[in-house]
Amino acid sequence: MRKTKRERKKEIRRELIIDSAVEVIRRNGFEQATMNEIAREADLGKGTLYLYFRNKADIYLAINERGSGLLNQQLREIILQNKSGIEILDELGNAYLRFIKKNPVFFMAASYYENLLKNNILTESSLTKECEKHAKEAMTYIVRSLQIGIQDGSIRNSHDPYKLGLIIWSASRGVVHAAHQSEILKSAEHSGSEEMDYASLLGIFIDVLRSGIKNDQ
Amino acid sequence: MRKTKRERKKEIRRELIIDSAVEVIRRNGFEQATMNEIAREADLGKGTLYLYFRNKADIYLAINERGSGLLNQQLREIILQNKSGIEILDELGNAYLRFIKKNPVFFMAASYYENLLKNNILTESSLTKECEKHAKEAMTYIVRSLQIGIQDGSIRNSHDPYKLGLIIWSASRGVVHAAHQSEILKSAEHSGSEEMDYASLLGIFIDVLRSGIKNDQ
DNA sequence: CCTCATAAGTGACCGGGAGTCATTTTTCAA
DNA sequence: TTGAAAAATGACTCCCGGTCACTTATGAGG
Repeated sequence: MRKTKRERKKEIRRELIIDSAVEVIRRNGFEQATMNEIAREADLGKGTLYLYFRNKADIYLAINERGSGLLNQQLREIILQNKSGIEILDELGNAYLRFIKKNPVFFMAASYYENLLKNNILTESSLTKECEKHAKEAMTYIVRSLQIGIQDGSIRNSHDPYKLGLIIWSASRGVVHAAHQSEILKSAEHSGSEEMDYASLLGIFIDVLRSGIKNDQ
Repeated sequence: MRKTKRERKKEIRRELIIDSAVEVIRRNGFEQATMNEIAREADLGKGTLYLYFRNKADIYLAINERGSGLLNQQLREIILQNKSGIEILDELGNAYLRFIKKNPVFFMAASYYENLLKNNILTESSLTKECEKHAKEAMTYIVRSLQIGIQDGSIRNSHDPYKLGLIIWSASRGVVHAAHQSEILKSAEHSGSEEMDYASLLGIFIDVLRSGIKNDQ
């Protein structure tokens, strides 16, 4: 009994640190966040952070883990709806977009994770495994929607759903990145000349994708 | 006369520093590169680097500028060929892929630049302007190929070419990112079960894109 | 209610990297 | 040849991530 109480307290402290890190990043930006300030925000000594996380990277990974968990929750609901494959795919895309827009810090943490992955500088741990699991889960939902679409005839059966899923996932990420950027640029120079917002851009992309994979006869 | 000589020497030194930085990154990885080691590689004192660049970020930006310049050179040649719009688009994609594969350091520097852009932490300078110019130039080639395609009837005229260009550009980047990653993972665990290489993935993407935008009647 | 072993917490300290600047070395026009 | 300006330098500062010897809190057993 005592033991579980201890562990619950530990878990709460851990979450507190993650909360504080998110807050500091939100306030100062991702690159400007320091361990000292995260500790101060959490009302803890710097050394204490290292009782809960191996290093700074692990805190960021933990943020990503939390974020991707929340995102997957959203996606999970969509996949259960009784709709055609292509409609589900559409909604998945929009849910992703909404999530990113609402949680920029999670977006940054995800980019950070992807970057570590790309540069192959991630020490295996339960955290990295969890992050990988979540990423794969998200992929699963896309692949599932494609399979449903092939089944119900709304998506043409000309490519391996797994590969196609990976492509759609990564391409969407690219577009959302760009949309995010151009959103920033636009707000910076407030040139209302051309509407180049998130929704517009991703909307066109989904449109192209639709005609690219839909079954038309 | 004297003056131009000085300036030429300066220009050569500058290029030397960029060369050295590329070499150090290639050897040690992007994150592990230090100003000290770049200086040593260039046979210069550390302080000297700061006569040619304001800071480390500017060196990375200069690498990106060089890289995007080289890439644009490739793209420029393609756009001049007398082919259908959709064929040109296809070749642009493949040229990009080849370039990335051949010049991973330029790819890293480009990612770095994009990241700074995304996080809005770039101090305006001639360098950032040059980077932006190059990025826009690449975009131009894609847009041009789309316009040619709409003209010659190989691409359907249902979207604004500029928006569509931005989407294709960013989506391609996303796919290449992912392909790059999965390439790394594959080589790490050499599981030859599924071919998930660059060419395969981007090939499917281009295929989907083709059917998504091609004019079929 | 005390005792003390162990867990939790801490911040001074360390190594190392980015960026600075007082000083030295090089260049070249007069 | 010379000396003023330009170029080069590396010891130094500052700051950050991470460590560790020490302090404080906890709670089971007497």
